Amino acid sequence: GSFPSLTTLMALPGMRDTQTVVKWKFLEHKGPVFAPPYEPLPSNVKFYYDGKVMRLSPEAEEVATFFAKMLDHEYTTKDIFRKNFFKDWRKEMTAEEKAKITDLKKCNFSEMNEFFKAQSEARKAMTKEEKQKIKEDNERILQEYGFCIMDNHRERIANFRIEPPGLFRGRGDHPKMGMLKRRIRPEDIIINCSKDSKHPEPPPGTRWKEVRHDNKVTWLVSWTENIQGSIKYIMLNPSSRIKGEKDWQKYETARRLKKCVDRIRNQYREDWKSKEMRIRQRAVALYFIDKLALRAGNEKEEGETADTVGCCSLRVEHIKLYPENDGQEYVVEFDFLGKDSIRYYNKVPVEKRVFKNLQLFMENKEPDDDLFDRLNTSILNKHLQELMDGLTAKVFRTYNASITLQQQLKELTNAEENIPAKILSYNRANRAVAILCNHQRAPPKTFEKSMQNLQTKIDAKREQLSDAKRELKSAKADAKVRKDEKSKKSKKAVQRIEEQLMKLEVQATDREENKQIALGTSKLNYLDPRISVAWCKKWGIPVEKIYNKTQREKFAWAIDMADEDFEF
DNA sequence: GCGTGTACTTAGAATACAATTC
DNA sequence: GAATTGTATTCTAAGTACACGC
Repeated sequence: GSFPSLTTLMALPGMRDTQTVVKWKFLEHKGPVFAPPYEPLPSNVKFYYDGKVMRLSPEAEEVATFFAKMLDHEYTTKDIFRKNFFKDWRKEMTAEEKAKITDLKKCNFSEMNEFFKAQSEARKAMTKEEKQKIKEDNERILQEYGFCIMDNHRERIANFRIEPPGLFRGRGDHPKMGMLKRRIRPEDIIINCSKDSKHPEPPPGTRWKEVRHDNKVTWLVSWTENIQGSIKYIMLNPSSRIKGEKDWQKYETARRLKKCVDRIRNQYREDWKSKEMRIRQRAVALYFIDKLALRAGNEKEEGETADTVGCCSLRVEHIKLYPENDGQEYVVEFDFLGKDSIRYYNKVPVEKRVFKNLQLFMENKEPDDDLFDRLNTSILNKHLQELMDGLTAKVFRTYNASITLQQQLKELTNAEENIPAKILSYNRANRAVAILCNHQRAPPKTFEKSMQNLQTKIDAKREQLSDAKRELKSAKADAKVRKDEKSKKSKKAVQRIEEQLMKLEVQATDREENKQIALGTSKLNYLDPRISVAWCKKWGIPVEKIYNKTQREKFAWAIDMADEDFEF
């Protein structure tokens, strides 16, 4: 195919991308789809305060329903969530409501909660025709609002629906959890499109906040969210040219790092000896980023978000030093909350020089002092930029993830094995990367049960196999001299069942090993898809076994591009 | 350098949908 | 054909990175 080429629009490696490069020449779209307006509850669904029925104003009622819908969620038991919710809810109340409703504990939302549960049951119980109608409506909205024209191509938009109002669900110990996320109106919306396009119309009787024509950015719509005051964007789907080229560029940068990573490693090892503290800190931090695939660790505003860290923002309290541990020398124990408040726990032996440096960095410091007090991401990235054009801290994550997949695939793939076994090897290679990048998930609620079900199936299959073998034996005995049809057939059956059993066993292993590991994130964001495509071609595995439809669309450029001897 | 604002990528959970089982 | 289970998709929060003004 023709996808993609380095167009004149594309940034060259290392070229500053923001505010520098023209991203498109023509952009036309229909604007966002707004959240449906609030529908007041039927009058038989009651809210009780202090045991007595109370009728709420529509504004207060809407916010109450947000809480009522979440009653079964752990969030609603958390003090901070309740406190933030109640404070914001009161802002929406009338003076009378405010005077009366002074204690969240006295609020009874259970009828509301029941109502929404019943509603979702009713939705499930709809007839085929009703479901079909909804599907068609959605399809029409998708066709109208879900696509834009960018430079002669009709491209899929990722999130063309505006986020509906609700209660903010921060991850981890978020100080703002439970706050009211307000409804977004046309007056909040900035539209970005080209001057010579047909501009999207705001809903009747409303206006946009602004219509601008900035072709140095890729977004179509933006608004400012009220919880953190940050900007939200509507952008294109990962299958679009603009995202695909950027993705490709990302992996090309990582491949350039491959060429000079030895030099960089030698450099930072030298820097461990520097007489300048800032250089030693920089060198030890970079070592962690490289060896452990830690994130850069930007500073964050205290009290605005959950307390999480990355490499540069590590504090003394996040590591422990063991001169000797379980027979290993110079062990560092990491224990901190990273992005999304996912815990990072790891015990790693390090070089003596690193260990000594860490001792030095921690000297005379309090637990909540910065480990690298002379370093931040901006200093680190400036240094990296000097080592390689376009190099930043996150490139190491991409590089180490991709190179690990390639190595692991080489190591684990066994030419003799069948396709399911090879796919298990692929998943194991993928898993090695997910572990490196600390991509965890909560074990699925039904995990134990689903393992049990699988085991039951395996047992049944084993039973079936021994039956089939017995059958084969007796068929052979019957056959006397020449092999007859019956024994041939029995043999086939045994083979078929053996294969099925093997497939089930492989599936069980895979699932067990995956209990707390999330493979999707690395597959989607860190692994050069050309490695996987090449592997599929080399071993005759259909690419559909590795990538589902959406993933194949996102990685169309790689599926097009890579042949079986692609090397990352 | 330092604080602030913007644009974009990366992340796990929630939900919708499809496949399978009973 | 209803219920259950597994997978794909959607959602939106939470990161990284860098420009800009001082």
